[in-house]
Amino acid sequence: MTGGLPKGEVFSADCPSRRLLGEVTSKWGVLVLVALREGPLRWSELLRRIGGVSEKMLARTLRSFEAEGLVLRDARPVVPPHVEYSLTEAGHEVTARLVPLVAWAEEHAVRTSGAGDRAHG
Amino acid sequence: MTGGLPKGEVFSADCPSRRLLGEVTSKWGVLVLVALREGPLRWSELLRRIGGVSEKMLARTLRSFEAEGLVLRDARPVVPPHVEYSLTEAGHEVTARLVPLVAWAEEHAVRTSGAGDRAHG
DNA sequence: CAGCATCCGAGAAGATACTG
DNA sequence: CAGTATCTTCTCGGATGCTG
Repeated sequence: MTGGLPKGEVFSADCPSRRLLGEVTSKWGVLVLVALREGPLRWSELLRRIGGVSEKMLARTLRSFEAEGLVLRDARPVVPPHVEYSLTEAGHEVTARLVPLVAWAEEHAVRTSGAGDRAHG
Repeated sequence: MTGGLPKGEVFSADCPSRRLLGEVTSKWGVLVLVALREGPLRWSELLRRIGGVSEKMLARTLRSFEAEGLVLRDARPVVPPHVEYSLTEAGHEVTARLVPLVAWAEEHAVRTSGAGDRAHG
């Protein structure tokens, strides 16, 4: 029994879901998806918003998401280039599942970063 | 506005939530947590269940989760060693948020793996 | 402004052998 | 059974420079 998972095939080393899961849970992947969930953003906006990301990693992340069908790239041929990235429907689906996780991490980071976690209450 | 996140501090490069998030979304981290959510498992059971994991990575993952307070290690001093790992309450919290994500990945892996959604190279 | 190519170091990750 | 120790390989990811 896998108890909630469709089949529990992620536990197989060669299951394709492993790769997909790895991409959306990658260091910059989650942040890109979460950043885009409120609406389309431009390249430079993403770069500023996601603290610490390099151009290389942002580009790599966006391109793989684009190939995966999670992110849509809208490049307009104006003379200062204008490119916007947005979530596809699939992108919104996965991001919706990502947000509670990120929220949890933000809430619990304070506990684990300090020393004592005294449970009272 | 962060739209749903507590503060959206994950976007700051030095936010402690980054590290925590990185651990629970790590390649083997998600699988360990999800595997444990149905109940305690022994070392060897985890090793078999999680296809492709090495002893080293399983040990490392388990130990960091233990330090993080997500996993509980119960070692009984019997002569063939018997050690069980289980989720703490915090572990169950985060795993509950992880499962929908894994389920999504399993469902979508089939589409993205072989499907002909690739225009033409 | 929006990207890509290249080089390079650090750490992740794997295989295997060994131990209590 | 449940790990640890060690060695090697490989990927991630940062810095930089170039292009349209």
